[in-house]
Formats: sequence, structure tokens, C-alpha cells
Amino acid sequence: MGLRERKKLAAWRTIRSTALRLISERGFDAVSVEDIAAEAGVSRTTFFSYFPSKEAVAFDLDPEELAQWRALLEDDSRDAPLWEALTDLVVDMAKLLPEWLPVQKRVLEQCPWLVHTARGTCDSFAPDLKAWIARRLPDGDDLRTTLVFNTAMAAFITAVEAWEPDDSFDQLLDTVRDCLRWAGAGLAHPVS
Amino acid sequence: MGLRERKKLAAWRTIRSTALRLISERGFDAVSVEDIAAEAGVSRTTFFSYFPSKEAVAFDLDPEELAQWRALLEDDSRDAPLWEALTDLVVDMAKLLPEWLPVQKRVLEQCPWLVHTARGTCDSFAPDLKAWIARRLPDGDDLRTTLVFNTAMAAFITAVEAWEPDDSFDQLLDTVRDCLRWAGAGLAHPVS
DNA sequence: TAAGAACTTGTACTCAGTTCAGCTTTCGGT
DNA sequence: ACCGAAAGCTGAACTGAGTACAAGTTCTTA
Repeated sequence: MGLRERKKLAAWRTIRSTALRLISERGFDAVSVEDIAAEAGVSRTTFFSYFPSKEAVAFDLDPEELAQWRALLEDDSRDAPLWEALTDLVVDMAKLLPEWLPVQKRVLEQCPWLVHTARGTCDSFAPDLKAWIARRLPDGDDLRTTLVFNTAMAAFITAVEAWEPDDSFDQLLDTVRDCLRWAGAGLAHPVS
Repeated sequence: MGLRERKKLAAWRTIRSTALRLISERGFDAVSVEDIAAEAGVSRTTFFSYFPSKEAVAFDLDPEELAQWRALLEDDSRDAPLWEALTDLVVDMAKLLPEWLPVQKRVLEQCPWLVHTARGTCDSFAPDLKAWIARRLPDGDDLRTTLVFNTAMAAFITAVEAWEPDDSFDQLLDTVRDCLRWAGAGLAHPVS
């Protein structure tokens, strides 16, 4: 990794951690991009060359986590039936975020309307994850693929919504697994 | 209904229809709030007293549709099992929007990132719809309630995503019903 | 080590959204 | 019909997000 690339990653992380610190101190609205940039020692312009918006600085994934996440999607060794494999995949993805999720939850506690942005972060994986699902669906039904994807996301989000950042992370993983299992088994049936 | 109230509704509709016309002519980004307000014959300030944001003018529901929607939620006469009743409810809700949905879809075709806003419109019903679900769930499990809600929403959104505004509206309703049925039956099972 | 690519920065701009003080219109009671 | 209160409308002035761009700096590579 060349000097340029290392510097870039370092700058990314400086900006991000500075932003999270300020936001957790003062709240999202009370911190301007100007503040973050100044505190991080870069210009406003540079800030926007790293993050497309003020919201992104709070929710974008670290490039390394992102790479790990993509790696999970390309691992084709899961041979269980679709829904079980998907459940494992989602749990494995969640496992990569033990630092990230609590921070996001705390930001969202203060600014609930940012939920949309947080979901957007997940949505950036939609194409890849959909492709992953389509690969494992016998027929190439697009509607069915999308339904599986959206439902799995809904189950995941439900678990994250219910989880408090002070609870243990394992508890979240259990809930994620439960929600996916319930959704997969069919919500029209009584609880098993 | 007093004069004041009638005028207000009229102004709301003027602003809204003006906005939709301009947006469909030029695209969402190429229309400023200033343009909309001017064309609708009100001030910018007034615009923001009717709509909290530029996005809202494209996605907020007409007060009358909103009232009908709320009425559906309060109709307690459905006595089918939860998931069937919920399926019917969602279909009934969709039935109220034969004008609205095609317009929204066309706006979203041009500005896909507004999906978050569109979802937000649905989210404004979350509390009421969740209460509706909780009322019909035997035990008062919050997690389960949320899961049912989120999954139903996911199924609905899946159907809307798959629908093209040039397709017949009945086709959308069928797809909504199918998606809810599949999700309710359990996506882990093969297609029936 | 020099040419060129990639990155940073300040400046200047557009537009969304808020605040507020002053004006006009509607409403309810008399 | 009239008057005071309340609700609504407006323009002006402000903050802050996001973009465009030209000029300067730092890294890469041959």
C-alpha cells in the first residue's frame, strides 16, 4: 500500500472519528461540517471529497469493514438451503460490526429521522446481496428475489431496532437469528 | 367546514399540483422551492408552512386520503387471523392510492435516491399500524409486533418496486396480495 | 529528477430551511 | 354589523449543506 493510499485512509479515519466525537458530545444538529473539518485539520472542501454528505460521515462503513463485508458475499461455500444460508450470512455480516452498530444506535437515539440514512448504508449492498440470493434461487424470478431480500432486511432491521446499545452484542446476534428464523418460517403461523 | 379550512385545503392542493407538474416537466432537482411557490402564487415562507421540506411536497398524502387511511385502521371489524386480516388491510390501503402511486413511481424513476423519503411517508403510519397489529397479537410481544410490521411493509414495498406505473393498478394489487401471502407463508419454504 | 497524476485548499456560488416582525383575513361573540 | 383575538401570509435576513473551479501542493513513476 503506497504512501498516498495510507494517508488517505488515515485522513478518512481522522475525519470520521472527529465527527463521531463531536456528534456524540453535542448532537448531530449542533455540529456543522465546518466544525468537523476544522477540528480534523482539513478544509471543508476536503471533507466533501471524503464524504458525500454530513450524514455519510456518521454512517459510512470503514473501507476495511467494507472489504470484509464484500468478501463474505463472495464466499460461495455455503451450501445450506437458501434461507438458512441467508440467515448465517446476515449474522456473519452483523458480526463484523461490534464497534459500529452501538455508535450508530446512539446517534439514532438522538436523531431518529436519520434512520433513513442508516438504512441507506445497508441499501448500498442491495445489488450484491440480491445477486447472492438470485444465484441460490432455483428459478430466476426477480420478484421473489426482491421479496426475499427485502424480508431478510426487514428481519435484520427489526432486531437492530429492538436492541439497546448497552445490551451485549451477542444478544443482538441472537435476536437477528431469531427474527430471520421467524420470518423464514412464516409469520402467518403461530410462534414456535 | 369553515372558509378558513376550505381555503387551506385549496392552497395545499394548488401548491401540490403545481409542484408535481413542474417536477414532472423538469425533474425534481431542476425545480426549486422558489419556482414552485411563485408558480403556485404563494410565498416561499408559505410553502414551508404547508410542507416541511421540498421532498414532502412530492410525497405527502392529501389530507382526505390520509383521513380515509386512518379510518381503515380504526375499522375493527376484521376478525380473520392476523396475517390474513393484515393482508386485506394493506391491500385496502393500497386501493386508496390509484392516483398517488403512479405519480410517485414516476418521480422515483428519475430520482431513485428519494426512495428513502417515499418510505418515510409510509413510516408516518408505523405507530398506528403497529398498534393495530399489537391489538391482534395474543401476547404483547413488542419484538414480534415489530417484526410483523416490518415484514408486511417489506412485502408491500417489494410489490410496489416491481410494479411499473404503466401496468394496470389491479396488477399491483394482485402483486401486493401475493407478496404478503408468500411472506406470511414463510420464505424458507419452496414456492406454493 | 522531472513530468504528470492525485490530492488539498480558498473562494464564490446556489438553494433548502428557519426566524421574526408586521400585515391581512377570518372567526366568535356581542 | 362590529370588534378584538387568533390564524394565516409575506418579505427580509440569516445559517448551513453541497457544488464548481482554479491555483497550489504532494506523491508516483519512469
